[in-house]
Amino acid sequence: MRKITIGDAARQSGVKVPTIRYYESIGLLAAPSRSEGNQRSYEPADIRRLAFIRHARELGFEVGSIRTLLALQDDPDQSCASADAIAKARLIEVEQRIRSLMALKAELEIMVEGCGHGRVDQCRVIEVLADHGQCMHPHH
Amino acid sequence: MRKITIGDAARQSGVKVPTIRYYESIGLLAAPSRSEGNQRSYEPADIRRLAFIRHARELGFEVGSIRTLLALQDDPDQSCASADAIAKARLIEVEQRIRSLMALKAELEIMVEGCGHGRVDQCRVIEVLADHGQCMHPHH
DNA sequence: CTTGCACCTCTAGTCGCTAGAGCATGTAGG
DNA sequence: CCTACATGCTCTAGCGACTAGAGGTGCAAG
Repeated sequence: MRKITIGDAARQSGVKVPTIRYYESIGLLAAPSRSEGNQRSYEPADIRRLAFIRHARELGFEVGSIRTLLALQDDPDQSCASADAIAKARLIEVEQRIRSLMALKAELEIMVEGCGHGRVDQCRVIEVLADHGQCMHPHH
Repeated sequence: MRKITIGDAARQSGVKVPTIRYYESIGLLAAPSRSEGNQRSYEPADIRRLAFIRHARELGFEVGSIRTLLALQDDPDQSCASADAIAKARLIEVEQRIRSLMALKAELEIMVEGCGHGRVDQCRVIEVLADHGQCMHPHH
């Protein structure tokens, strides 16, 4: 019960084994203590930290931002203004990405609908790609 | 007028100079003829190909798919079934990505709204990240 | 005691570029 | 013709965030 191996840590946190080692190598996760046979031995706090990282990565935060968020978490007396700023910036990114993907979706739909399933020289997919003037959505 | 330099090709196609050389190196664009002084000299057809590539990249197609699409374009007698399949697959990807980004957006909004602008230990941003159980959107 | 999985380190590869070093070439003005 | 200076050339290395593989060690069950 005492010793959490890297495999258990992976199962409990949802972060893959090589990724855990990678996070250690870039200093996102502190190097844990080692067993007699040089195997990593994690504490419950490490698992929580890994879960935090994983969730943040799933939300699309980059490692630099996560580093800041973790530093804030480690010092709960601090103002959460930075955390708020990071989350807000990410929100704006996500909103922009959604908008651009919607435009893209519309363009792809036109392409797919316009495909007559015949020969390439009548195919709207190729045609739209070849001539951007035919693209009605000025997303780029 | 005859010789299009790589710089002109870049300006006309919207693909950056180093990127053009990169596309040549991976075989996406054929190596053009060279001037006396070993400088690349492009034809209008190359510019069209670069514009095609650029548009496809903007639509998020990966290089492997673009290779297939270009091969199809080069042989207009072929059935456009593959082009259709590639575009459809990309459309499904985009739709999934939009769905997941919408869930993500909702989660980020909760985080940002819940931030009391006080100390970190009351901040919902950090809290939600630390405990995925508090995340109401089962997007992952 | 042996089998076999989990763990270790280290290097290299992925994708689609981008940046930089250190040269050669092409062009416009004086 | 000479000089600047932009643009071109090749080559190597770096980015982010992992992922894969080689080649070796640790450990628990049968």
